Amino acid sequence: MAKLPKKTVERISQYRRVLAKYQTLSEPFIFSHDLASLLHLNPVQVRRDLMLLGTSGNYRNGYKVTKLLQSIDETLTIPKSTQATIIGMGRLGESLLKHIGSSPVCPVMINSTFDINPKKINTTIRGIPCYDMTRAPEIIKEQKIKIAILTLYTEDIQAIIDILIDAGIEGFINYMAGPIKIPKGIYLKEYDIRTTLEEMSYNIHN
Amino acid sequence: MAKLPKKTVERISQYRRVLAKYQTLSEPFIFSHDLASLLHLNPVQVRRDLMLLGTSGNYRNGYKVTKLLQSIDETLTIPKSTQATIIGMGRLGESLLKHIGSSPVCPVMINSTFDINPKKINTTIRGIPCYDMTRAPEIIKEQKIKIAILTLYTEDIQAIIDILIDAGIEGFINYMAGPIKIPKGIYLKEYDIRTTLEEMSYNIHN
DNA sequence: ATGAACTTGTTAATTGATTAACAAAAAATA
DNA sequence: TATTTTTTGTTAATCAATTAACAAGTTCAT
Ligand SMILES: NC(=O)c1ccc[n+]([C@@H]2O[C@H](COP(=O)([O-])OP(=O)(O)OC[C@H]3O[C@@H](n4cnc5c(N)ncnc54)[C@H](O)[C@@H]3O)[C@@H](O)[C@H]2O)c1
Ligand SMILES: NC(=O)c1ccc[n+]([C@@H]2O[C@H](COP(=O)([O-])OP(=O)(O)OC[C@H]3O[C@@H](n4cnc5c(N)ncnc54)[C@H](O)[C@@H]3O)[C@@H](O)[C@H]2O)c1
Repeated sequence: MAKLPKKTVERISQYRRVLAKYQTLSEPFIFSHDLASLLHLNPVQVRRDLMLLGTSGNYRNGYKVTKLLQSIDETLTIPKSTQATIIGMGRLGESLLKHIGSSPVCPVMINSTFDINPKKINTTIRGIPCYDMTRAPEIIKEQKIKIAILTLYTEDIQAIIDILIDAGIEGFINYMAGPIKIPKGIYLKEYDIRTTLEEMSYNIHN
Repeated sequence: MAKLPKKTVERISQYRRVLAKYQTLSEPFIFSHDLASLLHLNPVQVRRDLMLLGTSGNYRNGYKVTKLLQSIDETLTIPKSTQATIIGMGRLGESLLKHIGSSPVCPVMINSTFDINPKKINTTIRGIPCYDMTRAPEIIKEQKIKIAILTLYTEDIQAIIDILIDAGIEGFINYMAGPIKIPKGIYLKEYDIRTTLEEMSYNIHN
């Protein structure tokens, strides 16, 4: 299938989670406007996304939830689960791990985490072990891990990034404060709540 | 000044943090392409944003950092610090609080947090107290808090949201999993790392 | 059976964001 | 002094995302 627009992919991920919950209500069908209102979107946008997804609904009942979920699964889970890891199992890393683990279905799997703190190393959370950071290159190669979530606190992040890329990481989700350098071809998403706060503050006052 | 585009406001917030760091290197000037590369942006985009901001640079040296920072401050800090609070001081709430507190300058202030767990209530982090959740309406009104960051874990979020809006909250930053209902006129930003993970996974494989 | 009331699916129009293009300024160099 | 280099500032062009418009299918009520 043709490559989906960035924003459509983003929303499709949200549709899946909402639908998974909706399904437990044993509602077999959903209308575009219901799905839209659950996610504060425009119903037209929902229908357009689903059209791009290549799935279709029913003139009277809307979209069949199981069919929709299956369609999303096929699109987002290619060819099968992507492997990801968390670097830095402090408060944030631990919270993220539990949160991600709460997904009913997940196209991204986390089977290992890393830290340098001896108190964290060799512990497990939800059955997922925390390894010594020195073992990261070895384990990333072995398990073909592609995404690294950066939740550590350190001054010397650049050296770590280079090692991770060398081991096979193709994408970073960065929560650390400082700007980082990433070569072309490596994906990067940065998230900082301070930007969200300042943006909202601006909106409230303007 | 005319209302800035959403994306421009977002980037301006990032410029500020990068510039604040850059300033400590005692570099008095910065070129648009340097600022751009620190944030993985296009230099034209940076210049356009700064033009919209109403500030100007120098044909030979680029932009004066102190002047730029002042200009950003004037735009984002209107009329003065917005008050925000964190609801739920678990792992995530605590991590966010410390992270936000690490900002050198901040147009959004957090002076109180809330929880229902007696072990959290009446503790302080970085001098910021955690109050009993039952006191939220009173304190939100008193301190004119406008933004609530939702980092709690509960089944019954809707009732809490309604109480918070009633107390004067105008914007929510929601980290909780389930979909929430928000009346028109109230700002909402939802963030879920699972969407970022799935989006990145899709990009890596397509 | 006819029309009203819903819905989906799709194209067209609009709006918003990014990037290209280039004039103008300033300094460095030949 | 003329030319090259480098950078800002701005408009125009392009690209991406959203929304409007509406045909077409389905059921229900009359
Ligand atoms: N972007 C955001 O919105 C946001 C929000 C909260 C926190 N943060 C940032 O996330 C980071 C973590 O926050 P936290 O509250 O979990 O901090 P924390 O101190 O609780 O955890 C940091 C962890 O990183 C580990 N660590 C340090 N150096 C390491 C290394 N070289 N390799 C592997 N692990 C290493 C530490 O042992 C610790 O366990 C901080 O940089 C913080 O500023 C960002
Ligand atoms: N969106 C994301 O990317 C993301 C990432 C990590 C965690 N989360 C979510 O954030 C939430 C918190 O995660 P955590 O790891 O900090 O969990 P946690 O269990 O450590 O903390 C939850 C806190 O909320 C408090 N709480 C519960 N009910 C409350 C109420 N009615 N009022 C006030 N406080 C209340 C608890 O006492 C506890 O301190 C969870 O819902 C989790 O799924 C989201």
